Amino acid sequence: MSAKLTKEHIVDAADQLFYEQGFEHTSFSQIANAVGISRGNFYYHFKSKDEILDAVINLRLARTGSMLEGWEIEGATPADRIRCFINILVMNRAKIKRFGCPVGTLFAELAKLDHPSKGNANELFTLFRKWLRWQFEQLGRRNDADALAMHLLAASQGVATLASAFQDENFIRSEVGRLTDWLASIEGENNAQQEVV
Amino acid sequence: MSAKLTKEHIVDAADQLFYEQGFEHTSFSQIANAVGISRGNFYYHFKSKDEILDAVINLRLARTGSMLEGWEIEGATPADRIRCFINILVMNRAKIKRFGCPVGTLFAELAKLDHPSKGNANELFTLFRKWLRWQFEQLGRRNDADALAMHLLAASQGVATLASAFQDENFIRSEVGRLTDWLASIEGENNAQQEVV
DNA sequence: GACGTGTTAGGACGTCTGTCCTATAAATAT
DNA sequence: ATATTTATAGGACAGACGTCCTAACACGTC
Repeated sequence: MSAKLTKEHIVDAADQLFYEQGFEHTSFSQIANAVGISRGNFYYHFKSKDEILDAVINLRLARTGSMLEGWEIEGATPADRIRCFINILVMNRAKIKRFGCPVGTLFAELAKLDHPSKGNANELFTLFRKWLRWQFEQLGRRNDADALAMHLLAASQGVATLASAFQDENFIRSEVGRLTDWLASIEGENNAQQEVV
Repeated sequence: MSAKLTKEHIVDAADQLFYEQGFEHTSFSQIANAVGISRGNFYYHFKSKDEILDAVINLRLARTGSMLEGWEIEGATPADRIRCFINILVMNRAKIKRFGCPVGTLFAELAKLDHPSKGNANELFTLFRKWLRWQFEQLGRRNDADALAMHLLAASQGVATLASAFQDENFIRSEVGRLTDWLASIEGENNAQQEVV
């Protein structure tokens, strides 16, 4: 098999296992097993486990990036685009219930390990933060766009954590409802303000 | 030294290390080092690492319980007591920034490990949830007390996660401000309603 | 002072981990 | 067809882990 394909398979399998079991708890043998290669073959593709982690984070960054780009096309208004973000909680509710948010849980683990790639993992949060900030700015909230972005990010993190803790998908639905209302109220405020001006 | 004291020291040290480094990443040697006993002595007090984990969870449950009882005395009104809960985010902001929320991060780790004690760890969440529900009921929100409790729990989890991710204590302060306003609005609504009735 | 119980230190054991080497197999180029 | 690069398998290696055994120490009681 071509080296590139094998490498992609390894990163794909590691991505999934890191999400489901955590980084540290996932062993080379498990990844090798999932891919269907021998443990010894790893060193040809990655020099260390940390290199795999970096590759996984880069993969997630790339995928997140194109997802955000997709929303940019999909959503007609900034509010629509932000709703895309809110709705991933519902879309991924089954996995979130089982394994939590992939961004939040990975960062939390690396933070406890004080792992060198902690900063890279944080870029995932930053990606969302900047994108959301941009949407809120376009919505006309230039002064507090970043605060709103952070607030929404925090809300989604909290929802994911508790949905996982209490194994409760309905909680995701009701909190997504709350967030949607919250967004609508911001949208309304802003339109009203624009009418005045 | 008496067995009881040593046992308490072990659980205390493990409690701290589990919080700072995570359960799996903390080794017997590290705990032994922190307590100042030999690694071999462990087996006399605990038969396994999982037994230490259970002891740590029970310790946290007991401490949380008495903290909640304290708030019951400290806070004159239900809203005051809920404010006590909200304010722990500010009180513990330095540690939260570094290690996240002790309840949320422990649960997240055990969930990924699919550890038998996952349920016990969840009891910590349940303790807060029931207490908050009771406060909201006393505040007059009998119909949606549990939903409000869950919402507040989720909010605090989200704040802790992002404060840790972005190393931002100010974010804790501003979100605590939001939550306090939110609580005040609930309080106001309810008083208004009572006046009508 | 001897005894027996409670407590501790030190180390052995098997297992698993990530890392790394080497010989072989497959694929490509000449 | 042969030579060269690319990719893989299998296993060796040292270190760390949780577990568990055993000998020795501390201490209150007879």
